[in-house]
Amino acid sequence: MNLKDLATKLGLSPTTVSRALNGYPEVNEATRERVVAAARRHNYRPNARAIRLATGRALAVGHVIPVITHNEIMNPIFGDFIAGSGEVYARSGYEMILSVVPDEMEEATYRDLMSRGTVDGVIVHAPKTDDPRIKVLKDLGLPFVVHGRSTGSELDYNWVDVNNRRAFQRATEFLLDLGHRRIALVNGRESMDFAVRRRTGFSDAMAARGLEVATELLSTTEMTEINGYRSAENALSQAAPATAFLCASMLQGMGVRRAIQGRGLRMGRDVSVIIFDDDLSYLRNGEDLPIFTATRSSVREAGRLSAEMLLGVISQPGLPPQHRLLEAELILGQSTGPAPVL
Amino acid sequence: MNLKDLATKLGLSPTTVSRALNGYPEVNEATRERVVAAARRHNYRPNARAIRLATGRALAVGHVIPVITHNEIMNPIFGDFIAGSGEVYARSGYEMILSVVPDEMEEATYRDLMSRGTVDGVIVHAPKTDDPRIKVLKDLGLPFVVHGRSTGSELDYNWVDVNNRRAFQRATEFLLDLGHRRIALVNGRESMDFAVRRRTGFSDAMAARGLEVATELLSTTEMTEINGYRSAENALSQAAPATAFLCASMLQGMGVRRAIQGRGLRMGRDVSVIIFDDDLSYLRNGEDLPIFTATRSSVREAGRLSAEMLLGVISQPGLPPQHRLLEAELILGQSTGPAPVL
DNA sequence: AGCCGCCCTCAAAGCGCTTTGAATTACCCC
DNA sequence: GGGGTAATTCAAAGCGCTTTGAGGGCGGCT
Repeated sequence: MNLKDLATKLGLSPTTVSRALNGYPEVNEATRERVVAAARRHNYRPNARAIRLATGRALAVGHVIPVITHNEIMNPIFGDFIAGSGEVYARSGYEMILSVVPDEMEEATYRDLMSRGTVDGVIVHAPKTDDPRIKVLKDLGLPFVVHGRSTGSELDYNWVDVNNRRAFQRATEFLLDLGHRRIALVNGRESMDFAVRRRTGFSDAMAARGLEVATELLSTTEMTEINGYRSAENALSQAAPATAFLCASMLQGMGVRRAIQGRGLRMGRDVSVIIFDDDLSYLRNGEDLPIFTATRSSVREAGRLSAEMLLGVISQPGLPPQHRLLEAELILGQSTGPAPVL
Repeated sequence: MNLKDLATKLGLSPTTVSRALNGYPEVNEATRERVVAAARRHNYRPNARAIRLATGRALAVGHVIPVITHNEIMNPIFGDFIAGSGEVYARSGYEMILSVVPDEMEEATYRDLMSRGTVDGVIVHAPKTDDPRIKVLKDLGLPFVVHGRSTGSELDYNWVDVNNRRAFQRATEFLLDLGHRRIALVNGRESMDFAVRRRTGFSDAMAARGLEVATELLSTTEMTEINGYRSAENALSQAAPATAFLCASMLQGMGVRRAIQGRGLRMGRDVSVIIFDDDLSYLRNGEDLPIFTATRSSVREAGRLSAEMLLGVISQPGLPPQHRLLEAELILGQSTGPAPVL
């Protein structure tokens, strides 16, 4: 059942039927009702392929997921981000297209999506410092929103980001206020822009109190449980061991906790831990009571906001670059307490 | 730059250019080379929207992700599955379309994807016992592959699944051989079909040795770390506590480990743990040496196989239902040992 | 009455490709 | 040289929708 058939059945022209269904004003209300009723009765759905060709719009948005083929890391926040943005697309009649491509193919993928007319815009994930993708997309003229930011890019672009620097600064200050001086930072890989910002927040807070950052207490690795464990093992075995940890993710925090407990210490009393909590649906920080003290910002919400922003810039091409900086909330859990007195 | 422009530039008809680029035989080799060269030079990419309309194919595959709006659980295996299937689509020139929809909208989404011609087929995720989606898709005539199986559906359909029953049976036997008798099963929600199969494997192995399953040692919950912890706390505080655990996921296993260590017990000596390891990229079971003894099957590989199967049934509509049953390997880690002598 | 303007409807062109069926050319063999 | 065949190329008709520009009908105004 296509538009033509439906029009024939109704004794109307395809033009009128199309207009009636798409809410154009120049159609008699009585006619419109008749058309709508018939469309429902015959279970008519316009062919998306035809609409796309006729309108020249893809009605689709691309998410290009780089996969480092070598060690095949798939970012764990990805699922929740997708869930958030997916909601928005569903509401707006857009399709979400996922391209999983090896790192080095990403630029080519953008060109392809653009010139073949597969998408109307893209979301850029996991930006690096001075990320080359931004220039590529600008040059292509393909609307895009970056989830995160890219320090060093002199271009202005649309982004949605958490105030990572501030979050880690506040968390550090909180630990300092509790008397901690030996604070370990368990960071993500610093090729990721957000990791750099987090370290900056940490250093700034330390510097503001005239404290040195102890390099032996810093680690920047893939954000896994094991790496959290290892970093903590290292930091706890120093001559002057860490009394507090600042972790970039829940998983790392879990690894740190394991190391603490493995040494017969108690988290929240002997050693304090603060994590960054992306509020992932399958990695909840407790239920009623938070387990970890955390700076929290929902990545799902970030997905929603990014999608909304992207649809906005797609529909209004002239818009100046949009920015949305989210503040993480600092929530108190059971994993922090005053620094132990020596 | 579209086909017509390119044809004009070459002094050829669009027909010939199209055929030259698509590798049809009825075109002179010299001409083809000329066309291909010009296409490359002018950076020509055929418009995907037009191809789709002209061919009547969507060149896209749908993944419908049900999201229980209430507690918003997004399955953690999802990212890796997508990564696997995405690779295959990329190779084959297919798009992957993700629809994140509330549970109750799923059927409507299938109808929509089908009748609007948005996709050529779909992957069904997280099948439940006697899953209604299977009948819906059969009736619609939309090609599909189920990741998992649905007990109770009398229909035959395409699926890719792990032999969950066998995996848990083997794991249970392994524990029994080590002398364990009080074995706790930390399962996923039994509304999920795979969870039922896992329990069956467990019960069968127990029954084969004439052992009763202790209901106080069974739990079926969302597969999170916290739930693993709670289940273990419960199982360890019984009058006759569990000496071994069988966990449906890595996260649950981590929770169990925490409960064990929290009681001053040592995993692998005082209490044994076996997990089901989906081989997720950000939840690796150790690096060189596995931490947990595990039944392992890569969900990423399952994604690849499902995608390949789906593309197969799309291109050959007459095919009888395809099945692919993967065996999980039992890998030995540091988390299991002989049952402690009382 | 006549004319204008409004409301509604329609025919037809077009989106950029594929594909059918026909046309042209080249070639071969008797 | 003619007829047949094979090798190339092309014109044109879709695919199913949107959208432009035009047309028909009708009431209101002068």
